[in-house]
Amino acid sequence: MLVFWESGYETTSISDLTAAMGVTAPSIYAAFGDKKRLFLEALRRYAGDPGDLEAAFSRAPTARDAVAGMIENAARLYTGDTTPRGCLLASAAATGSKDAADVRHAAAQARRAIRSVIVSRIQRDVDVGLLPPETAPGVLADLALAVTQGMSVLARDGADRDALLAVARASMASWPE
Amino acid sequence: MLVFWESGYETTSISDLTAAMGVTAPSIYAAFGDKKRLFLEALRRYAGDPGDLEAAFSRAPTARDAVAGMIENAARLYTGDTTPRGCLLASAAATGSKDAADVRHAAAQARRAIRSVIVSRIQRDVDVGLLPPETAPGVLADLALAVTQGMSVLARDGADRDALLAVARASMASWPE
DNA sequence: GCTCTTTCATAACGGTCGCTAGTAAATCCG
DNA sequence: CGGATTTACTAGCGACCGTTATGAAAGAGC
Repeated sequence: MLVFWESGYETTSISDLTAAMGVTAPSIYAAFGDKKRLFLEALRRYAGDPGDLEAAFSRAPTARDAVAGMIENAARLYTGDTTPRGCLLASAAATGSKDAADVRHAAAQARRAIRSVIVSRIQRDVDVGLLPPETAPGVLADLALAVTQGMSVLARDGADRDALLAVARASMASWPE
Repeated sequence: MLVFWESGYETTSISDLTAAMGVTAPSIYAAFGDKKRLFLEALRRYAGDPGDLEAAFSRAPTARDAVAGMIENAARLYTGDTTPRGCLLASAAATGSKDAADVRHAAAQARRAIRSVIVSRIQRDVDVGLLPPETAPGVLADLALAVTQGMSVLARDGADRDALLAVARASMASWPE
């Protein structure tokens, strides 16, 4: 997972993986089938249980708190000492050849799942009157996702944790009170 | 440029390029040297003249107008009918092998150049009193950059032009009046 | 103790990668 | 018109890609 995170899906070779895992190629193929399934496994491990995100969003007092927490967590995740910079979901399958279209599709689906959790949580606050009725949940969710994925680029370009946290907080100023 | 835009730097092969350009490999090598220099040329063509951006920023009545215009232009660029989805600068060298580190560096430098134009323009408005003195130009610039690069992911995931423009406008709500 | 299954590595497969030597046609210049 | 230069091709280079057939070593069950 760390190697894919650092170097991307297609641009990571099997020998990169064998070197990092300390096993030889046949062991990888016996355990995971092929490179694609190994990556999808790494992607699942990176994204975590979707239910956990939903639970965290449900637990938060407001949609605003939930989204702010998610973006700040991302800021910290992208600047960890023991992990590569940026976001695996944002960078590992950003582009690629036709062969890897299904892998990009899987990453896109993971992002859509996150978006859908955000939208639902915002809608809940709108329904309850915590957010004004003219609020557009889809736009706020898209904005949150764009900031999150965009911070990955900043992190890869060398922005430090404080810079990312400042961006995270500034981005929340877009929200209605 | 379009092929790199669509498929990324390392994940675009020379034969992809020959097919798109209608010439054979030796012609490419005679004209551009190697794949890396061809990509850097495409990158320069994509990014355009840095002076143009600076001029546009200088021409705008306020920093806020300048940044809003940049982000909305990006939203339109990422959803063009005749070009690939998203941003070449954001996606073509998001990750990659050690061999391509200098290409990623070139993309990062292009982003830093844009950031620096934004920062300067904001600082100008702060100096003149159009923006409050406690404004942090670096944070606003980072946010603008993150939204811009993040919109590339949304565009690749299928978001349409209106959705991106809505994100662009929503992101500007972070700015002080 | 002796099979039997599992675990892992060596070695190699066909294919594609980025790149280039060598050559034939086209174009330019005197 | 004729020699020099450019332009573009065919063919093929070594290296590495993802993947797998084969076989040795190690633990499990009788």
